[in-house]
Amino acid sequence: MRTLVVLLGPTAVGKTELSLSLAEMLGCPIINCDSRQLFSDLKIGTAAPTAAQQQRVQHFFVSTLGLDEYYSAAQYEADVLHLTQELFPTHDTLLLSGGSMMYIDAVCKGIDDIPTISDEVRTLVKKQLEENGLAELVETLHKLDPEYYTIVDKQNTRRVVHALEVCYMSGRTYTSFRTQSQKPRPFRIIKIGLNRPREELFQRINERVEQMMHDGLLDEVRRFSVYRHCNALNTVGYKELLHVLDGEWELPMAVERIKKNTRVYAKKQLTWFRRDESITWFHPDDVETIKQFINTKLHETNLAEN
RNA sequence: GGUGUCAUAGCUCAGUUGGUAGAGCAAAGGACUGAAAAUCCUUGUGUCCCCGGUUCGAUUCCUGGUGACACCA
Repeated sequence: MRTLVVLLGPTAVGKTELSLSLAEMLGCPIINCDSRQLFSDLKIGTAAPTAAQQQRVQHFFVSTLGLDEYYSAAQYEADVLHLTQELFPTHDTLLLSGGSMMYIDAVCKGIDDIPTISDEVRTLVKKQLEENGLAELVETLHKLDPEYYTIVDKQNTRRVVHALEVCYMSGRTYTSFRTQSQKPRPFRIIKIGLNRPREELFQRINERVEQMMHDGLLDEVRRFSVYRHCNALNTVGYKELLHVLDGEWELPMAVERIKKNTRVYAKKQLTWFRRDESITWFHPDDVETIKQFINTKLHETNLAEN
């Protein structure tokens, strides 16, 4: 039976390293599931797999996007499903590895089909926001989609704006697109969660940030600072150092902020993963246990099939 | 050894004219459907250094002790 093994966990927990040895065991390539490693120019700050690592195991969706390219979880879902169709005939098992929560869910559960927003509508709502403020947008949403109005986080500009965009774009309510149903997949999914004691994880994060600075992260940011307004650079490690380049922050303070924001991000990931009961958790050092677990699962599946 | 200042949250400190206390940082919890490393929400009980005294009541005032720092010998 075709199986997708999903390796997930908070940032800096040790996914990349383990994914290599799991891929070698399974004899399959790695499908990257890190929304920022997709951008080709963010090598240091996103801890992307190195050339050597990519030579060891073939990777998909690493360094495939330009900094100014538009991308989304829905697009990722489509791209990955397409890729699995191509790969499954020659691989019974595939490995998806990364920590982007929504991307993982997009692949495993699917995302509702919501219309893509045109530049015109985007600009229109943006203008309304600037001129009338968030409260006004919330009121408009109250009229256009009363159902979503009752549950939306009214202080979260992004949510309000997007719901309105969908209403304008489609002439329908945003709610009407939210089926919230799980899409069936033509393969089985095994989720492996990686975690460490908090202290251990935070120490690894702090050390990794120091290493990134040593490897020239500031230079990387400087090189691509012309793309500062792109979503790609609204990323931990980049947004803080842009303040340094602008002379607003001292470097040591920015480095501390990067560490802190990375810790916060790791916590956010764990909060998201915590409610997913289909994840089986391991310490990244328990490589043999993890391999055994996967093999047992694969074996069980095959038995059930016969 | 003497004199002075200080001792309050994990850290830096504020404060209580005597009615058991609050900021920043750090930290913790949560939300999440086409920008998601994004965006947004919530959370502060701590022997107020220790023993005793004054007081209805002491973290606050007083005696003594301990520790830190500064200055003088």
